[in-house]
Amino acid sequence: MKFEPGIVKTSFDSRLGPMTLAATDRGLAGVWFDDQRHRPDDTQWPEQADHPLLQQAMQQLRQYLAGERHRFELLLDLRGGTLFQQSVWQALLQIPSGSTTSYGVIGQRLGTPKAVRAVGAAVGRNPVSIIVPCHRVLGADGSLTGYAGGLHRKQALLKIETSPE
Amino acid sequence: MKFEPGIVKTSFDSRLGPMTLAATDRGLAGVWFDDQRHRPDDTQWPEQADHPLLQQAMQQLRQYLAGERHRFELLLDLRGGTLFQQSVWQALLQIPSGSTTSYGVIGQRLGTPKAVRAVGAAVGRNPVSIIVPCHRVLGADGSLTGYAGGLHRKQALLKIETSPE
DNA sequence: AGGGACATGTCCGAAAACGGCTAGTCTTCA
DNA sequence: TGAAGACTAGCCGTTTTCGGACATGTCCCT
Repeated sequence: MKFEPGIVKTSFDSRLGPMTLAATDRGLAGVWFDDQRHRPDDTQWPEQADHPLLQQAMQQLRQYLAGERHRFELLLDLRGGTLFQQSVWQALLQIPSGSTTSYGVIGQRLGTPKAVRAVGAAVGRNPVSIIVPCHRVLGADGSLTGYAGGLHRKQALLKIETSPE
Repeated sequence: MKFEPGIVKTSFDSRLGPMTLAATDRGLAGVWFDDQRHRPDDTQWPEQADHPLLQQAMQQLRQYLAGERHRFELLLDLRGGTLFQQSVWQALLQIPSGSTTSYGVIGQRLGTPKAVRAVGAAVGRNPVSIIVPCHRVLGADGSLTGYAGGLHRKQALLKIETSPE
């Protein structure tokens, strides 16, 4: 995954552990748990803690994790990744909060019903955790299959979304 | 070889055939014969015929090919290419007009005396023909070994440099 | 029920191929 | 003899190719 030079980042401690956010001039480009898999090398990215978009994202994430918010209102910049990956990430955004789907269903929706493993791989590379809800994808039999940030986090996120308010 | 987005180009007819020049905001980045090997895909680069640096380069090239100039005075941007390639191209710039050297000698100067074929490969990828004088490199026995623009051009260039004024 | 094969896009590492070479050896022909 | 060519085996950075591994699901066979 490639990111353009004009990217900036900031870090904060969430209820699920330390996270890092990144933004370009076109929108929010990344949300990662600091210990997750497939995290890009951000050592060269300049810190900019007071970036307005990063501030908003941080606040909305805190609200979401506290169960006080169900929808995000943020401009996203998902240009990184291949065409196929982008279509998968777009499909993820269609899954409403509180519900789930499966890798196969996504493959069907994209017109490549057999590219199931490819869908799995693409979901795992989602650069914007939580906000692009990759945690709402389960196995065809409803099993908790995998999550770049660790299965415990996937479970925690789903629990937040299905808890009574 | 990768070139940054801000690159512009222009073309002209030289005494040795049609050529294309390219420049970034840091300097002259490319000089190619239109039919040579290892030429980058420039179809996406915007034309800018009135670019001052390109104009100067064109003029100096014409003078050189007419035997009226022996040294170039142009800002070069040689950032493309690997570290090894860049060191080779820098070494090429050390060869004075009118004289020649060999692939082995360059390897020695770089501290890798056995990387002779690698030097050959790097010389062949020189992005700035003529001005970075890759044509001044011959085989260890003085033989005319190879040239991305064709051996006849290599010979023609050497003849220009050794002709009486 | 359970086991195996296969489909699919992408990434990553390893391995191999590829040169604008050279120095050494061997052959050939005056 | 000796000089010029043919052939060979190393040399090494870069590029290309190839083979698995994946956050799966379906089908077919026992």
